[in-house]
Amino acid sequence: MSKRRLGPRLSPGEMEILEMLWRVGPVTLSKAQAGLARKVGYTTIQTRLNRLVDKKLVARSSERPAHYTALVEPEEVSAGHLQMLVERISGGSVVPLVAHLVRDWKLSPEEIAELKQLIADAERQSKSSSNPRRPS
Amino acid sequence: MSKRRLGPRLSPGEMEILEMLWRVGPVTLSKAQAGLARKVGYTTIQTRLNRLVDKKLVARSSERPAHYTALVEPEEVSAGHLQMLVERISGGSVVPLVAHLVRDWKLSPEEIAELKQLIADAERQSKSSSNPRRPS
DNA sequence: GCGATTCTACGACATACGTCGTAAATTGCA
DNA sequence: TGCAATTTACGACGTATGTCGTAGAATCGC
Repeated sequence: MSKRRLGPRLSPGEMEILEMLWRVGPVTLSKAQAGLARKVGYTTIQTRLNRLVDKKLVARSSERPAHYTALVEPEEVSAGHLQMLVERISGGSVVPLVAHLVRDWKLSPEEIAELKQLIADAERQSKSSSNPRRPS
Repeated sequence: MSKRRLGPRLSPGEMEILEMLWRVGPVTLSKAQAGLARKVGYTTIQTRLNRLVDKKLVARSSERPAHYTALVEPEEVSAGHLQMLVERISGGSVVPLVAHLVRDWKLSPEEIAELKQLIADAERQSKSSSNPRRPS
């Protein structure tokens, strides 16, 4: 259970901040400013972070130099994006999406071996367990 | 070659419109309004579509009932999203992402067969061709 | 204890966006 | 041709967002 439902999709600006928080972890304003790829004013990051706090997407600690922490997990957001991608690219099936991935990225022999293992596991799964698992 | 680079990432609102256009193809305002899942006023969709035209994300034909067409392809946008997902979930490798896909979605035996084929092809590719291919 | 440095709270602005209402321009008929 | 339905052009409004500047509160180092 758990995992709050994301109501509205996140905007590019919100993603920019959240990705930074996921990457560098809980941070103070100055660390946050430094963590952002782009340069923005100190109070800019302050305002944006506080607005995310208002939206409950980020938490702010009460310690003295306050620390900001993402309240949404990257997995949670990624799952939603993946869902959309599967529908858009694949029309519901994961195959076309995987096809894109293996065609557009170069894979090392190790990765190929891992992928084979993954598929094999999935196959075993689908045979034994009669219990499906999937979103949407 | 080709494929225009998307400067700023698309907002949820822009995605909503573009996804509709990708789904139903070139449309007039009334079709566009009908095509949207949500109900919004006729002039609302008009304004939003025209703003997308200003941004060169959508084209408007000059015929009488004007037709609006997406100027960005779903593949183009999806590729960008996939890129981000790979970095976020997988830290650069496609394997964790594929792992998510095969674990969270139920696969039919046919799909499993297709995936195996895909991997096999990728393997052959990597062996023969010394010419890698990949974004980023 | 006190000046310098760091944090914070706010408020201000411009631009972006979502939503429409009005009203004029076109078009499709009867 | 004349009227009704359809399309368009605009402009208006409220909220959201990105960017800061100021100034006061806290904290630190001496």
